[in-house]
Order: sequence, then structure tokens, then C-alpha cells
Amino acid sequence: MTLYLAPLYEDVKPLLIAIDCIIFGVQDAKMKLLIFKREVEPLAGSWSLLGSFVNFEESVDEAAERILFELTGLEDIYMEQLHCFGAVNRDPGGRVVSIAYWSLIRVDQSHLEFNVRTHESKWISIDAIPELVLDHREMVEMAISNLRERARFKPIGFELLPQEFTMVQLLKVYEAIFDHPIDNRNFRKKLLKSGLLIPLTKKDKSTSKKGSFLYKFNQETYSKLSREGYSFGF
Amino acid sequence: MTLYLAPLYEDVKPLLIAIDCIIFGVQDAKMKLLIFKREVEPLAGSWSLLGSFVNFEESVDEAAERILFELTGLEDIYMEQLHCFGAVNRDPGGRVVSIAYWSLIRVDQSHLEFNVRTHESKWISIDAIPELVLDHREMVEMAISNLRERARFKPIGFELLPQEFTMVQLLKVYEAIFDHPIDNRNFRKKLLKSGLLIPLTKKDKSTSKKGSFLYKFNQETYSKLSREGYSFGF
DNA sequence: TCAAAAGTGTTTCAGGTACACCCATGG
DNA sequence: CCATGGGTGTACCTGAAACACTTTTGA
Repeated sequence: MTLYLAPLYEDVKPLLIAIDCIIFGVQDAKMKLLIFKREVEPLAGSWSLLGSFVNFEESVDEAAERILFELTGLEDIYMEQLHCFGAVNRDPGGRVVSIAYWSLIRVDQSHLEFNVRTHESKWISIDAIPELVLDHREMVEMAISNLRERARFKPIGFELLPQEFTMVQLLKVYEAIFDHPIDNRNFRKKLLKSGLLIPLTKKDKSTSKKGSFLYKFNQETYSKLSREGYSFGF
Repeated sequence: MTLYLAPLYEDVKPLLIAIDCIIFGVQDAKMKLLIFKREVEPLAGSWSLLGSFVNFEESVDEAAERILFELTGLEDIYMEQLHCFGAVNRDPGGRVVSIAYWSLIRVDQSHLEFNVRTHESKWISIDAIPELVLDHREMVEMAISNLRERARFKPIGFELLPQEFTMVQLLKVYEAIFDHPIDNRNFRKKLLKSGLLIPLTKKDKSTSKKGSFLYKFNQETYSKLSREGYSFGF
């Protein structure tokens, strides 16, 4: 265990730094969370968030991306740093400070299933979170309120949908995030006015006989509104 | 350098964890930031945020409070965790991950001057931040936008004022936070309606011949609105 | 032809914003 | 008596919320 240290840093005791990922997705019009069977002692076999340690030669953000990638195979994912959890005894295995991140993924992404299947995992509904190891439940609760707060002013709902999607799908995502029904007409009105959607001529006929028009994001308006903030209060 | 570790944690390389504090206060109707001459190598002598390391036997939050207390003598301060900064080479002295916190203090607090004076420090206006060591400038910028965001929905303006204050003082605090002028009448109207203020019968005559009424916070409404959120968008 | 989902406008109300003058007092 | 800062009310406008029926089409 060797650390390069400036002379005056030498008497500082180092700590372990871990990452924990709160992975959200929408399934069956419900907000879901991906959890894993913990494979390392202590507490192996309990349900847990996806987590691991930060390596010495990578940044904390890189570590978060790596850990998410290693287990889900997903890259370029919407990911936000949530909070640093640093209670002294939060991990019985040692003095571990954890940086929690939350991310949004499109559940339909096909390669997800494959990578995840090698580990025991499951999607759970965020309104019925089972017991989780350590302080993971606290992390999840903070992440949920962070997600909702963020979703009110940044158009992140799109991160949960495929490239092309219908108005109804988008509405259902927001209903899932905020966990309450949203008025159909007001929703359409507001989103069409926002300029976030580019209407396509294609229709998706998988859910109705009439079929419903597909849209894609206007990436430009998206980044503009992400920066400036836009009220999605429904 | 000894760490108690569960067997499977043994091959993890530990890192140093530091705290950096972004300390805001209002002076002369301007938002100010407290900075310090750095006393340790590397980079001793440059301007820096207040910072130090997390001890092995204290939580990260406790460390932040301790560090703020040691240098300013202030306790029970509004303090919020900002972000974990974890770039690999952010500190030339070693691999140091820093957890940044920002806090709001009442500049008039008399004991502050005393404690701070033993170290070289100064208040600077947030629209003219000088060069700071490491990534401290980035921290400050993130803290400012975090502060503004927070101030829009949580009544934190009060944290910057003494127990009893005038409407004009409160207005000036918000003008300082948002850095733009606010309409006097609309401001009063909204705040009086909010129930956050308890009007006193006393007047402060220090700034005008007529004198202006003093108010104090309604702690109950304050915590209620802190929880629920309240739009302070001016 | 009918069941099932998609799509469409108007009215109401609350809150935000803009704006200009009188008041009280000490010097 | 006047200069200085404190205090007050109204009109307008925008955006949010509530609300019910018509359209399309495959089975």
C-alpha cells in the first residue's frame, strides 16, 4: 500500500472510497430500480445497489462510469452525482466513504439483459423497496427525491425513452417519475410549444389500431432548456 | 498506516479525503466569499478555500463542521454538501478526493473576526473571484449556482441575517444572492403573505429618520416551507 | 360495427410583473 | 421645511389547471 504524498500530507490516514449506483428505469409505466445480490463479504447474499471501489488511477466520475459499464454494459448514460455518504460505521468491512450516483437507462436496451444476467439482479418498483444493505436505502430515497426535483426543471424524461417514441410513452414516463396522473391535453400542449419534440410522419401501431405518431427529441432545444431550466411541473 | 479491513477489501488502495468549505456571507449588499492564504505545501501562499482532511474516526459531515469551526469559531451554521471532486490530478500533493461544502454565515457574528484573524483571510465579492489553488474556482462556481438554485425554493436568505432584521435588509440579501434588483412592493407582498415573517413593534432607526420595522423569522413556517419548497423566484 | 386508444380547444383562476406616489422624521 | 429612506395598491398578463368529445381502424 504505497501512496505518493507531499511531505505535509504524510500523517493523514487514507480511507477507502466506493461508488454506489442507483439505476432507474421505467417499466410497465412504473419507475423501477435495479438491485443486485451482493457477492462480497460482509453481507454477501443481501440485496444491494451496484457498487465497487474507486481505483487509484481513475477519477471518481470515471470510476462511476466504469462500474456501471462493467455490470450493465451500458455507456454514455445519463448519470448524476448524488451525494457523498461518509458516516464512520456505515460499512462494517472498514472505513469506507461512498459516493453515490444515479442514472437513467432505457430498459429496452437489449444488451442490458445479457450483461446483467451473469449476476443476480432484479428490477423493483420504487414504491416497494426491500431491505438493502448498509445505508443503501437512504441513498435510494435521496436519489428519488433528487430525480424528481431534477425532472421538474430539466427535460430528463427523454433519457428514459428510445430514440423515437410516442406522446403517450413520454407522458407515461412523467407519470412514473412523479407518481401521479397527468392531464393528457395539457401535457401535449405544453410539450409541443416547448419545441423539444420533432414530429415524425411515422406512426407506431403496436399499441392501437389507429396508431400514434412518433416524435424524436430536438437535441438543440434539449441542451438549451437543460441549461436554462424549464418547468415540467405537472 | 493501519486500516481495519474485511478480508475482501484488502487489495483496495485507499485515498485521501479532504473537505473544502465555500463560505458565503453578505456585506455591503454584495454576496461575498471567504478565502484564505494556504499555509501548507504544496502551493503555500496562494489563495484557497478553507480546507483540511477527514480524520479516520469522524464522519465526512462531522469533518466539515469541525474544519469550519476550527477556523471560524462558528457552530450550528447552515451547511450543505455540494459535490465530490475526484479528478486524479486535482491535487499535486497526492491522490486527494475532496468533498466540498458551502455554508451561509451572518457576517456580523462578532467572534468570527477574532478567530479568522489568526490566519490570513479576506472576503471577496463573488463576481470578482481571484485565482484560487487547485480546482477551487470550479468549486466556487458550482457552489454559487447551487446556492442560487437552492435559494429559489428554500427560504435560506434568512440564514444570512441577524435574529431581527428589516424588510429592506432581507430584500438586499436576495438582491445579493440573485445579483439583480427586486421590486420592493412585490417582495413585501409575497413575503408577508408567506407567513415567514413575524412583525415586531420595534423599529430600527440606524438607517433612516423614519425608522423601519423589524421582523423575525417564523421558525415553524420556515421549516414547513423548507420541506415543501417555496418559490422565491424574483 | 364496435372496442380501444389517439388526438383535440376553451374557460377559469392564481400568481407574477410592472409601475408611482405618500409618509414619517431628524436635522 | 425639506431631504432621506420606508412604506403602500392596482391593473395587466401569462401560464397552469380543469374538463369531454371526436377520430381512426383492425378485428
